[in-house]
Order: sequence, then C-alpha cells, then structure tokens
Amino acid sequence: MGRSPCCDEVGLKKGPWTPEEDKKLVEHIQQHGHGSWRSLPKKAGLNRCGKSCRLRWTNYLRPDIKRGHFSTDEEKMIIQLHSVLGNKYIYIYIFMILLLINIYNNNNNIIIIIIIVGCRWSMISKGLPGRTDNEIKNYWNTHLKKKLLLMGIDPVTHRQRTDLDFILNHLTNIDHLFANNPIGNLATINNIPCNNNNTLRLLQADALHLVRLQLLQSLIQAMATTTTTMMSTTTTTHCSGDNPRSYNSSDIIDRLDISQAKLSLPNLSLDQDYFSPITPPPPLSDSNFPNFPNCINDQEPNIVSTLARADHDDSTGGINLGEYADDDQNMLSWKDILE
DNA sequence: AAGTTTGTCAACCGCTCCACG
DNA sequence: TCGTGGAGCGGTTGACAAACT
Repeated sequence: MGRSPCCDEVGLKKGPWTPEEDKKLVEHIQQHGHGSWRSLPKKAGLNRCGKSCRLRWTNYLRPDIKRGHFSTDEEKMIIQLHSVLGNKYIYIYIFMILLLINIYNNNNNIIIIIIIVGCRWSMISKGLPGRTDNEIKNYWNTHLKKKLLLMGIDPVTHRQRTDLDFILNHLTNIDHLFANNPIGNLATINNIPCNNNNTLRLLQADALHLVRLQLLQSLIQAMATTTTTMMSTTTTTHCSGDNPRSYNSSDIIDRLDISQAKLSLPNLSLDQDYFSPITPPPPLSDSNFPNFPNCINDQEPNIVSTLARADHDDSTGGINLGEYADDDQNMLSWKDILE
C-alpha cells in the first residue's frame, strides 16, 4: 500500500498535452496496446508518467469516447443514477443511527455494518456509454448541481429543499424577477385586462407581496422545524450542502426586507374585475420571463394562481394580506407568527 | 479597449484497493 | 502474512475562455 512513486519522478512533464504527445500515445497504444502503464511512456517515447498517460487515454484519447453536449436523456440518467449511487453519506448516516441505538440500548453486541463508500462516478459512467467518470463528475459539479439547486432539489439528498438558504435565495429570485420585467409584460402574459398602469403597479406590488409572504410562511415553517431540533432558541443553525450557515432573526428580517410594520399590510383596493373569473392561467413560459432561470419555471409559484389562492376580502373586493390562519382556522397576525 | 470576475474542464493529487511474489 | 507495485477512484486545482464592468 502507500502512494505510488510514479508521478514523483523528477523531470517528467506535467500539464496540458500537446498534439504531438497525443499522437505518440495513440499510435503506441494502437500498435502495442497499453500493457503496463508504468513502462508505457518510455516505450512510446513520452516524457510523462504512466499515470498521466493512462488518464489522457481513458479521459480523452480513447476512440469510443463520446464528447460534447449532454442530451436531456443523459442528464436524466446521471441524476437518476446519482440519486441511487451517489449518496455515500447516507451509509454513514445509517451507521451513526445504528451506533446511537446500540449505545442507547446499552447493547454490547458487536454490530457489523458494511459501509459502501466510493465507486460513484465510475458506476454512474457505466450507465452512460462513451462518457467518462471525469466528464460526468465535471458536468455534475458545473451544471447539474446548480440546476437541481435552482429547482429546489438538494443535490446531495435529491429531496425538495425546505431549508432557509433555498427560501431566501428564492426570495432574491422573486425580487429579481419583478425588478427586471416591465409592468406591461405581467399584464399581457396572464391575459389580465389592463386599464391603466396604476392598477398594474398595484397588481404587481400585490403579487410580489403575496409571493414573498407565501415564501415567508415556508420560511417560518422551516424555522419552526429546525428550531425544535436545536438546543438554542436564539439562533437557527442549519446545513445546506457543504456550507453550514447560521441565522438569527434579524438576519432573516434584513434579508427579507420585511419588518413587522411592513407585514401589517393594508388591504389593497384592487378592482374585483381584474380577478374575475379567477381561473388558474397556463404556466409561465421562458419568453414571458426572459430573466428568470429556465430550469426553475416548473417549480416557480404562478403569480396569478397565487392571487387566486389568496384570501379574498368580500367587503372591500381586495385581498387580505394582514392575516394568516393556522391549522384550526384561527386567524394569526404576523406578529403572532414571528413571536 | 482594458481590466476583472466567473465558468468550464483537463489534468493532477492523494488516497485505497487488489494482485502477486 | 506481509510488502510492493499497478490501477483506479473522488476531490481539487489551475489554465484558459467567456462574460461582465
């Protein structure tokens, strides 16, 4: 065991391969096969270590390699296989639970647990002919991970994210969405009759508040879930991927830009005509929201659906944003919720 | 046009596993 | 059983290109 001395040899070239080196390597392997990688460089006339040659061949020069754009099917396959093969942490998690149970029960029996760790990318690459583990790994780290995160899916657990980071980032996206889309767009895309810009501004502001409040509600739920599991009542700590973060209530309020005063929103006097009939419109498309990340369209709350779901105040014809009901239909003020 | 930041991906590093003498 | 070398793995780095300011 121990580290191979292969790449420690002094004077061997490192870094990017030149076309000449590629040619030498390919020609040698085509004529003689790779044989022992360690002895290959000398035989092929290359000033490289065997390991470097092997990587160059397996990741780049091999004739059966498929390079370039990943198809949708390939993406799906990677995600699917990663959800099954990729999560080595789950085994450690299971191990810890079993260990704790064992300690709790004061059980002196020896538990033998086989932890399966590793072989992820190589196994995933077997499901995608022509793709190398290195390429899949790179594609996962640079594209798919981000895509899943934007879709609200945790790339480690492959479950819908409910943590604070996701909700706060979502709020940022929503603000960005509204900041970058002209008012006219919002009216035309949802086929809402449009009489004047003032009404549209109110509609836009209303929709923004509703979306943010809905997300705030999710945030509060997430906080409630998290805080019950934590020892501290003043700080909510959670993990998102590899980045542990801490929040206190003022951080959250700062990020949301919602103070308690702002939460007590007045009933907005929107003309009822603009919500009649209240039927959920078709999902928003890319062309309607060019600044919105493509991949999260399906996951994004539809603004008019949100409006349709909002509590409708019959007395004013507006929408009551100031209160939310709990499970028993008791009306709660935001002050109550935050406290 | 120039400087800076960000994203991509080939290549490297350090480790473990396995076969073999 | 142990030591050694070869092979392969996942994580990380850094050069380069593209995008942005």
